[in-house]
Amino acid sequence: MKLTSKGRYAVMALVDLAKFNNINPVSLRDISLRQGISLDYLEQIFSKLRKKEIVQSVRGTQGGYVLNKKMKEIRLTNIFDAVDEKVKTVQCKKESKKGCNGKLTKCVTHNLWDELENHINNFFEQKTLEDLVKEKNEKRI
Amino acid sequence: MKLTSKGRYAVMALVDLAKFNNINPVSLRDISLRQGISLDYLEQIFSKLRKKEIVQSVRGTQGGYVLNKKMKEIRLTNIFDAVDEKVKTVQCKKESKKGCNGKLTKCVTHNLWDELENHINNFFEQKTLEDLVKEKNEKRI
DNA sequence: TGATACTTGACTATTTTAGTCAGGTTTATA
DNA sequence: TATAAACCTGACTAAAATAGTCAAGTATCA
Repeated sequence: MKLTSKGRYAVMALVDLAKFNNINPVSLRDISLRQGISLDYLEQIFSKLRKKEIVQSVRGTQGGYVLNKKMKEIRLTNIFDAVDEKVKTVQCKKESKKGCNGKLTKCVTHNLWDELENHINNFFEQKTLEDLVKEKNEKRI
Repeated sequence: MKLTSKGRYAVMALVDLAKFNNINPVSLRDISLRQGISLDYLEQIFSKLRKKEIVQSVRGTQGGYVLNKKMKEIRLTNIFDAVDEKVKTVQCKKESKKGCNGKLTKCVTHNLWDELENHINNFFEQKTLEDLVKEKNEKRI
């Protein structure tokens, strides 16, 4: 079980963006250099973040990206959702009427995975971008 | 982020084993049939469970596997650990002295992933095989 | 009008996963 | 003691997912 780097990068990039967001838009090039994430990959990620209205783009010279919401309104859930980072614990949900994979006996542990998903999603739901930026400042100063 | 089927199967198989553990050892063949998991794959999994002393094998005709501990002493942590199902959220832990990937700036979200890991591992630490078997009986009867 | 930066979509190498397969060894029991 | 059931091990592989790269734009500011 692991987090994909798309999800990790998205969070890293947004924390970076939030930190340098004060005056001008932040270019992906800068984020790429600071965070060590490929520019091309960042572009993919920000395209998705823009579609979900988490960030706004500013074109042209001196352009870049700006947060589209207040930091405390951006939850990890929103970020992960935007980049398709999902918590998947079980593969048998689609056939919900028949039970798991058509057999009722397969569901022995079904509730467990549900519980686990909720547990993790709770965590994501509670954390906002603000929490992350704050924490960083506290620790580094 | 998803759970691998090795981890899921290990838990499913152990719940099955716990249920039928009363008198005789349970053969992998039976578990395979009941849970719809390939026999060959089960053998791989049980080999690991045995090495970690979660189960004991009984050879020969009428042989099979037996739990090697009390149900309430088998935690999900133990099971996942045995089959190498790990919660990995971050890739930058090995170079702990230098920070993540050699750059301190990469750690922007490091604490977050640590927290998440702890959150998930807590869940695994609390749940025992007994909880799962109990829950199942309650729901089905 | 040129440089900068966003935008999009197709493509691909690598890695991981989820098994399969082959060839054992051990042991109970008929 | 022969044999079948069951464990045991390691190598192999197909398929899927991931983590990007690459190419060819378009928009906008200075």
